Amino acid sequence: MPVTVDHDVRRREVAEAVWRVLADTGFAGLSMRAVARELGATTGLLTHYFGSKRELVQHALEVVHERTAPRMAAAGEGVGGLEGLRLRLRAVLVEDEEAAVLSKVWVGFWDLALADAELGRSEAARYERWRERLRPLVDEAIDAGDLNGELNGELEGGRETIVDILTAFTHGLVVQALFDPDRFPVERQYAALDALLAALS
Amino acid sequence: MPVTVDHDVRRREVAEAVWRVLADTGFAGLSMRAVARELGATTGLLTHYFGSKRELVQHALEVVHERTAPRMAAAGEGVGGLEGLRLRLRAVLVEDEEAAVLSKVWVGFWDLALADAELGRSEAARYERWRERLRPLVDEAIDAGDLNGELNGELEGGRETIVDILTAFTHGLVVQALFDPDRFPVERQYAALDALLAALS
DNA sequence: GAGGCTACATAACAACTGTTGTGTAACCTA
DNA sequence: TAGGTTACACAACAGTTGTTATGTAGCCTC
Repeated sequence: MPVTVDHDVRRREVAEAVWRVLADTGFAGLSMRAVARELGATTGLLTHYFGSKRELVQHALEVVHERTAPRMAAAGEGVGGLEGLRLRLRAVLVEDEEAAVLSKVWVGFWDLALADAELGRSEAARYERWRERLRPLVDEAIDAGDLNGELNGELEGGRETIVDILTAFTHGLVVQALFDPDRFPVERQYAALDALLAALS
Repeated sequence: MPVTVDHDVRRREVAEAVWRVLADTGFAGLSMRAVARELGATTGLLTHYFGSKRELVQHALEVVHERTAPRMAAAGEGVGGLEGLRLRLRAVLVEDEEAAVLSKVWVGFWDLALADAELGRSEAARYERWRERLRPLVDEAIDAGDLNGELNGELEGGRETIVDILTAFTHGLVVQALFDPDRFPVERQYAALDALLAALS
């Protein structure tokens, strides 16, 4: 075997094998040997690039985050206000098979994250970052009069509440769409999002 | 040891031990021996009452369903329309520590349910039953003029879309509340729900 | 082209998994 | 009080887990 192997490329290949295993067995079926088999290799390869299983999984999640981030950023790039909001949230929904795999793995990850304090904190932080990115758009939409910032009589907390509603709704819809894809094709998810945004205006 | 042991009571005790293990290790850490240890017994007891691990887990989930059902039914009992809706949805939110444990386990269960076709179908069915119970209340609220049934210009699908929005929002909020309980105390969850219902009117 | 280093395969490790016996103390029936 | 049955503990099973140690084929450098 050649010394000519790009370390980073290999690590990424491994991460994608991890991803494929997760997609059809969940974390419950994730093992070193399963990943190795999926990769057409042995655990020797895995341990050569990763010190432990935890490290491996961590890297796999990072890789997917890297791969997701551009997709999310691209959605609604340069578009602000209500329309920007709509596009960003659409990007989180289950738009195609790839998005389904991705969301499926994240949802499965919650089992670990809820039992491990450290993972749980980082997941909470991820949520906060998501809300952070939506906040300016909500503000824009309110200022433009496209969203009602005084829901339920609240004057101050109204904007933050809208952010909470939007994120909660979106992820909740993703979960239902994963379990019942026939009932929730993309158009139906979009329709629900549109209806919610309309109601909030 | 006495022959005088109530079979059903023991099975329930076992189920609760399962529950306690799940609450702090998730499905990832659920093993026969962990349950036995939690119970202060050995795996011999477990196998005496359950044929397999799968059967054990299944029973544990049923038990919790039994324990949850009355709680849900009690919430908003006899109350219809918008207020009934509000009460039923509140009952699903993370109202106290017990509810947190309960939701935590269900969310963790999604890892298994998403990887196992049979479990996935039954989870989809559970969602459908939930929507089913909400539908008449939404209808009442619309007829009473407390909810706007023609969101987004939809005349026919409007009611069903409202149900989708409410269930998605509620579960999505539960997930965020589990990861960030400090940010989402009960009052804040209620406030978000109230704001959503207000927006939908 | 000899030595060394890289990239793995292979094998073995102890720990743990679900499951299946086997033993046995205590109760119930007769 | 004898015999049977129930409710487990205990032990052992084969399989799987993550991890570590050892081997070795190939390339790179000198």
